[in-house]
Amino acid sequence: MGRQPCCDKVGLKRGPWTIEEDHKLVSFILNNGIHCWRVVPKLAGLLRCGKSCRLRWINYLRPDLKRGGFTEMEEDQIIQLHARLGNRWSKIASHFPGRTDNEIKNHWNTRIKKKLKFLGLDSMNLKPIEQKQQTDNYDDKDKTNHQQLNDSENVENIKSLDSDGTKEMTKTEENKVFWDDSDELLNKFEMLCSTLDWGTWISQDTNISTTTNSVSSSSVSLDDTTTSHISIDESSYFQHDSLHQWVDNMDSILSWDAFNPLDQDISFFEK
DNA sequence: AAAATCCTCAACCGCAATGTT
DNA sequence: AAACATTGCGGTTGAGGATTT
Repeated sequence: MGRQPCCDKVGLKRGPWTIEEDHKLVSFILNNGIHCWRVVPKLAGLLRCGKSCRLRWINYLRPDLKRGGFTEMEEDQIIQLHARLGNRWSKIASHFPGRTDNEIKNHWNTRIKKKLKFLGLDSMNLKPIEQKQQTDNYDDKDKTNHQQLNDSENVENIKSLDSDGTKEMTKTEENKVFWDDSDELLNKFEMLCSTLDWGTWISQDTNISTTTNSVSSSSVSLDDTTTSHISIDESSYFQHDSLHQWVDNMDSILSWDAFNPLDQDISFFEK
């Protein structure tokens, strides 16, 4: 027998979430907690499948989400973790409280891969790629950015870095550089990161990361150990004013453990 | 100013892993 | 142990905004 679909999709809404839907979901979860995603939309009055609700909550509505662009330190860490773990985004995300696997995956695919390409590094193994291939693969925009960043000097630095930062690495007749040991590779990459001024790069490359970073640090802290307390940084939490106000006006929020169990309701609903 | 193209990221899909009966 | 339900994960898509032509 084949697997049953996770939910009956007939009549369910898809696509971007509306403010009202967000309200309903946040309100329901903050008041009741999460016991079973499948029944959350039904009890919250949403025409969504549980999977969609879960994703929306985890990737966007969770109070402990860290918002804003990635810092250069975070990027460095992502690159290092990716070298060790590969595309195991949830594992990588576990090292970044408040960041989601989806967010990191997107950032990797849209920014970091390109950045490594600029540097002449293969994003999969951080090994230098051939100069010719690297040049050929640039599109016009890449070239523009490359010029703006003025990092041709930096690319040269990559080539000449050794473990002690003083010697040239061995080059083959094809002008490739090989690193054998992955730990050594990571050490070299860390050195590279410290050599390059990525902060400057980022601020030139995209003003989003720097401008949003300045207001996004730990906008919300959720103490879920006892009687919960949520402090909200007014500058950056929810983007929707109404939702922001709604959260802001809450006098107190119960801890997850203190939520009234819905087991009875759910089992009743299931019958 | 308009059209074309590019880029980002929220959301979806299918599958695997895990839990429950 | 088997069947089924639910959750979690990673790959992919596509809408919409930004940029270029």
